[in-house]
Amino acid sequence: MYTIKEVSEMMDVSEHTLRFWAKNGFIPDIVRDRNNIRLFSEHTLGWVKIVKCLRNVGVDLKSVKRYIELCLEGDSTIPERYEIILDTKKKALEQMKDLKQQLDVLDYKENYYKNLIEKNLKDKFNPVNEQEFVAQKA
Amino acid sequence: MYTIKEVSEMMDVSEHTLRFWAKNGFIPDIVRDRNNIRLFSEHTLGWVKIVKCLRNVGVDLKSVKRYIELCLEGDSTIPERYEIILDTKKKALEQMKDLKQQLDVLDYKENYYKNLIEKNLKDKFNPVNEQEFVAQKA
DNA sequence: TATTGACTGAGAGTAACTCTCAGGTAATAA
DNA sequence: TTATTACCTGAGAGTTACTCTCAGTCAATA
Repeated sequence: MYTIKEVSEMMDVSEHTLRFWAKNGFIPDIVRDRNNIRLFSEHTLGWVKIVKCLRNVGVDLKSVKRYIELCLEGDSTIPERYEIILDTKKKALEQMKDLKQQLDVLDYKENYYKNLIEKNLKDKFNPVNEQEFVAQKA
Repeated sequence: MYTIKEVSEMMDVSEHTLRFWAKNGFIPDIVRDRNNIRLFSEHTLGWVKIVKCLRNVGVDLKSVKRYIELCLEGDSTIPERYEIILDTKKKALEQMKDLKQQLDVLDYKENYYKNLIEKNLKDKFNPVNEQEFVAQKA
């Protein structure tokens, strides 16, 4: 059994967020000790993991709640849960594509600046080249 | 020259967001026509592109502003801008890694549910197997 | 002339945290 | 035994970056 602090460190989710999720029903089955302190079991960590996963790929809390509730409802909801996972995976793959595009933009900028910096250095060591070092704004 | 609507469609950024960015200095050099309507040039689109890129990889607006202001300040800020781009790229690569991990979680769930569903179908067609179809909650 | 459609700024609303506060308990230190 | 430290609690205010609503302007089409 883990304290909220341990879970926070293990899962890289802030204690505030864990309490927020717990309070709002995103992490079922949390037991408390005699001092009313939350104790997270391995099973509970499974809930944290899936909530974190869904949130990280941009699923909103309302939809996360829906998924959690389906899980609690029992086996009859397995096909619907399966569909949700497939949908979420699709969205995650789109995000991956988007992220790759943004990385291309960043790569372009990196090279653009790198060339300017190298050119500037060369001009300093080779003053025979009288071209001015003029770069565009961005 | 493009209207805000055209830019919104081309760049996949809402008109509201474009106005918000423009109003707060994230998109310099927007000119207006005699009716005070914003006109985006190709050059202006470059600003939109980099702001979108930085935001998409999670750079907060304050830091985006810093970058834009460095661009406007002139060539002397090129080394600092280069560093910002490198930092941002690093963050983007971390996000990529994270996204891949979440995709692993989703793949695991997908398989878990798929097996349960297939097993259930098989049991229906092959009632000699009397094992109950019992799945875990999540 | 009227109505359609895009545009404007100001400002309220939203999601999902994120942080602050005031206070409780339990264990260790003096 | 007191006090300090460290962690816990719920309630609720604050934050970011949009996102949406509103009331109103303007130009072109019916």
